Amino acid sequence: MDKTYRPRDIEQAHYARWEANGYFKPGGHGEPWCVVIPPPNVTGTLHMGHAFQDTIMDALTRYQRMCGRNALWQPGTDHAGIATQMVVERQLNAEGTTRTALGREQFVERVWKWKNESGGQINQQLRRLGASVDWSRERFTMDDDLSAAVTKVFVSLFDEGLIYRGKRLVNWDPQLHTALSDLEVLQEDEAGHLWHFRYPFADGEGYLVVATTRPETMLGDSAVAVHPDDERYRHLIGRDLMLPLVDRRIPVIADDYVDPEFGSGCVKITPAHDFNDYEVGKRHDLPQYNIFDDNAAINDDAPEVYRGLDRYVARERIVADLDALGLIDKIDDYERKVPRGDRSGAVVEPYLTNQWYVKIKPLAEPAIEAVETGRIRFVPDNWSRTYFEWMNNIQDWCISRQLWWGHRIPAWYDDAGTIYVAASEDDVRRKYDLGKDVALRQDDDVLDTWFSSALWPFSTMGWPQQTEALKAFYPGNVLVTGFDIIFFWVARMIMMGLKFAGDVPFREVYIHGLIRDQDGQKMSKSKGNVLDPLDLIDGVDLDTLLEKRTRGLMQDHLKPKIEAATRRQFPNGIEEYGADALRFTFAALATTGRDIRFDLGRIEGYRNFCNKLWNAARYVHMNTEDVGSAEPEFSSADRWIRSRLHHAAAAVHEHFARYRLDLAAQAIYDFTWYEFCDWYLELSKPVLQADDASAELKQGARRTLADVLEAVLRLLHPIMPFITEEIWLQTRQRAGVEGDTIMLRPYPLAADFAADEDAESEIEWVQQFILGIRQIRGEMDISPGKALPVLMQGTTDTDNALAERHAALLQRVGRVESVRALDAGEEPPAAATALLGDLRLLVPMEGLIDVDAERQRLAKQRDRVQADLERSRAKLDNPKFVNNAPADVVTKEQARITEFERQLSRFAEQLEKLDRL
RNA sequence: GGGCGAUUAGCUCAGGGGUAGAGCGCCACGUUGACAUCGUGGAGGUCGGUGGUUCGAAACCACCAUCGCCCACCA
Repeated sequence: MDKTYRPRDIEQAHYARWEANGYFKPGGHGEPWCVVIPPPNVTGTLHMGHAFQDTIMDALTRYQRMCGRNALWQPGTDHAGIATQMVVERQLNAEGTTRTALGREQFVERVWKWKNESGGQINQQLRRLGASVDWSRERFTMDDDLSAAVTKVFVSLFDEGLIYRGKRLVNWDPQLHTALSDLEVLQEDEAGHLWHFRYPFADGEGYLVVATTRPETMLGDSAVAVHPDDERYRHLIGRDLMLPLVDRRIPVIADDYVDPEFGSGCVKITPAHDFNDYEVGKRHDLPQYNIFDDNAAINDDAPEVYRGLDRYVARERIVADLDALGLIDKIDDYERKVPRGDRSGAVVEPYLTNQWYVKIKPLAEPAIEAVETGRIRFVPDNWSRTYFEWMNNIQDWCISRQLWWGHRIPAWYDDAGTIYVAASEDDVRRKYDLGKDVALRQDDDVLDTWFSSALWPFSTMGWPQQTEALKAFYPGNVLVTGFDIIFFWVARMIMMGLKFAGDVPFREVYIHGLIRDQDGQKMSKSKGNVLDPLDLIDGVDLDTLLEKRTRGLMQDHLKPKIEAATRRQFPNGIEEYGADALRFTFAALATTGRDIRFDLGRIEGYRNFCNKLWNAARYVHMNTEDVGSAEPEFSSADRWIRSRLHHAAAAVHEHFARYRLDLAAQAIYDFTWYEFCDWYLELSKPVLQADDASAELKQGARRTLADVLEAVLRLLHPIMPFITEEIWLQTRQRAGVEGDTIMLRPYPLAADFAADEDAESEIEWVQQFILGIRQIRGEMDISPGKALPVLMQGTTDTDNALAERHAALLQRVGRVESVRALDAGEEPPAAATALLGDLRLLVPMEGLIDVDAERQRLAKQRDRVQADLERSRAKLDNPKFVNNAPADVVTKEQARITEFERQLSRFAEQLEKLDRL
């Protein structure tokens, strides 16, 4: 092995071999285990959120696979209707043509071409991350069989009356010219105005003042509403107003919806352009005046002067015209929610159109019950409340989109507009018994992308065919996703799964946090704080990073700021950390239910951990080259590290079971660094490097080194697949294990390594001894190379036995020259002191040690113990404590007092001795 | 308006009714044949505030403060 760990030398080759050998496929044995990837947009590239999520899924999958499960991680991509159509349309525009010029058929062909040539970049990036998805099962939401599943679900919901078509107000994106579901609309606070207009009464006497944030919609007003109990206006209910500029008579109506406290207490009602007004209009049977066209410009039903004007141009004109008529009461500044499309960013318009809807309540009810009864469990549990909150107030789902890229709705119309729904035109004719003479036209709309995503857990398994995969891997065990997607996807999968696949789609939903930057900011292009996971793996120089962060910025003026911030944070670009360090960082940060600040300090620390492991392996290899034929004899240290590994493995299994990858990572890290490297490797040296150690003991140490290293690699593999594979391949013979890859080796069980209380307490004694001496050395500024003589005062038989048995360890690891117990009656010399229970370790001074410094050091330690003692005494002096606390707590407290008192008297003796010098 | 969460060392975060933890950073020392991407030692916190429950609260409860997120139709 090279002296230094270099991730780029090892990662890609191992992945290629794993993939070529089919190691990612379910092994076919053991209980099935399955997780489906949340299919990334086919247009997408890997961002930090993906990398985080995929690391979690990969760690879980590798863990389950090594635990002997028939494990499947199902990959694939989403056709992402709007996003993909936008990408290709942009290309067409750059070529000087348009989607409409091309026509539907050619455009769709063009998108397929783009998909086949440029789509799915993210799959290559997933490989760099080490994702052990079964590529042979890769699916795309518009594959033939998945599309067939979509059609089948649509037809069957329609036949059951759960899908209907209706003319209603929808969220209309006037830029993309499509309807959007409620979830795809983001409400943002934006500064605006509240205009107060005077609407004169039709009989010419007086006026009412109405307040609005959208003056242009007044062209579509069909009433003014007041609260029925509002004394100011009660007597005016039923009278008519004359709508200015339009000259339409509109009534004053009474409705509870009006808040008398707000504005003037009079609300203009525009049923065709506001969701509330739409409801009010229905209640009062008001006419709906649509004043917009598809672009949200004024249409031809409005007064001529405004026709063709964009909504905002019209707004200005209308305000000016009302002003000229003296009909403006006042204009206040006002902050209002502005609805914007999540893809286009355009202000969404409530707009009357024909759309397809899913009647959702009948589907929601069983889905709510599935979580209530625990058939599906959220991890952490509090997300179930968010889920219930939404599901209990769920609205019918608008599933039609006026796009060309997607699953075309399987509905046909005859010339009379009758709707026929079946899988194909032929099916329609058969099903509805229509002759060849009946002309049929297919609906132009496609389905919301999330409609097909909702079927993902079973459509990828071959549904509606009852495939082996469906039987084995549905329901999946867990879904791993972010909270932002609970409504979009999780809820809908649960509804569709229960309806069509006969069971919940997964048993548990692991919700992870959002990756933010080091300051807690969301990562976004416009903020210029985006980190590319690939840059963390491979490293990137400053110029490239600057270029990436400023290329294609929507707002050019942000560029200098982003550049400056980037230069400040990454003066030398980003170092190469490797996929394993990145993955370990994600795992270590994967605390549930909390956003995560991505801190470069962490990834650097974990890259160093890789290096530590690498070098520990080098040491092990160096010492296990010639494996002799001797029977191994295991020393206390050997048995100690095995026992520690027993506990570590048990802890890791517990943490995985609770999805606490952070704790699992921490447990392995601690064991590897602080027990295996810091202690065991050091404790093995005196044996392996001593001429007088027996061949059997040496063999015991060699075997232990190899066994423990090999097990650590397996423990670590789900989180760090590459480095563990690399080292493991070079370790396997030394550890006497078979296999072509660590991936398919069993995960270590606690039972594989014996717990050994005796060895643990023995080695703990050795550790305390050495730590005591190190502390003296460190604080007394004694050179680390100087071997110290140590005298023991107040030894028990055990102490004497341990000191003798482990003399070599104490000498070598503790840099101790000699260890000797004081004889009975022997006067201890002036010395620096460390306490080891009852035992005192004395390091004679003889010019080594500064008396005053030692006095101060001991006094400090004494004061600490004194403080502890006083706290304990106060407790025990309190009869309530003694009477009420559990007996073992009281006993423990008493024991502590005894111990503190003993230590204090030791300190006192030593200090007194120093004083006499 | 409804819901959820956070507040612990300089920074990023674990923990959890009985002794306050890690990484990074900081200080000192160090080329001991795995590792300076390292080793050894050290400094550093009245666990946001106030009340309550309890023998005992940083932890449980209530309220408050600050910050954040999600949902919702006040024109």
